[in-house]
Amino acid sequence: MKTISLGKPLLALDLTLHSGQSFHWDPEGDGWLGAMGDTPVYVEQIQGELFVNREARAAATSYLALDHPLEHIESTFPKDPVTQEALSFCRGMRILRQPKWEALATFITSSMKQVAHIAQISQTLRKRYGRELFLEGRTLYAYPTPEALAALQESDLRACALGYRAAHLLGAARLVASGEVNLESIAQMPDAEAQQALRRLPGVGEKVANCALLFGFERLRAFPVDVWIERVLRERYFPKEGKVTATMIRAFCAKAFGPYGGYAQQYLFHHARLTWKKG
DNA sequence: CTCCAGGTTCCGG
DNA sequence: CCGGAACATGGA
Repeated sequence: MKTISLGKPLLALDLTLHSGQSFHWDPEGDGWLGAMGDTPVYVEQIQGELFVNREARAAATSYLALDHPLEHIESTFPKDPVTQEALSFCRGMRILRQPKWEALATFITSSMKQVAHIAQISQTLRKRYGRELFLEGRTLYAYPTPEALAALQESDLRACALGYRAAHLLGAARLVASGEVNLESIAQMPDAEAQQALRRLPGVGEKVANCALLFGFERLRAFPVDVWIERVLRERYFPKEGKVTATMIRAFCAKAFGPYGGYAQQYLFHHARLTWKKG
């Protein structure tokens, strides 16, 4: 594989590609093979130096968010022991800049699913309905467009093991494909307004909307609260006794984690998911 | 076998 | 605003 160097950015590549943001990266040689939007990419990191196939330079710089001032971002995290523990575990992890529809759609399919199964759904959808991409004899697949999915029947998607999520994904695809919901317009809105606009789509509640905003719309303050984050918050940030409501959690997260709350959230999520011990 | 997973939606208090 | 139930599927 012929590659070019992208220098030595602060980046934990392997961690970043397997932190539950994207779900389609396959091991290949010393690196990874996958699609960044419509660009087929091989990416590897050797002793801190980042390499990609030549045609992927621009796509990789954007997708890996090498323009995020990561050292500064990590310095804005709160100094409490829980966040700092997650930081030392995940240092160098970046929030990927994924295509808007891809981020939104993959998280519509994520509800009540383990990461491994979200990956399986993503791969099936890509192979059956995504555009073929070629890289040195390998075939990769882009995430299917809203138009491609909008043309299907719910039964087609159920056949991809989406279960009840099939109707959600199909409904969302049709609203986006028809132009009734315009993701580029949403990208121009302030955070709160953008969240409300996304929640007009079926299968998009507060959590999925925040995932889409964080991973696809460059809203680095968006703070998705899933079962893992809620577990950490309840165990480590709130007193054991007493009720903790969703409203309280929302208010706390908006205040406590700063302008890059979404980054802190992703570090907390990944750390919790990989180190949590029962009991 | 049971339990749970990067939730959303709908319905009564 | 809050809690509960239904919703599919597969890995642990």
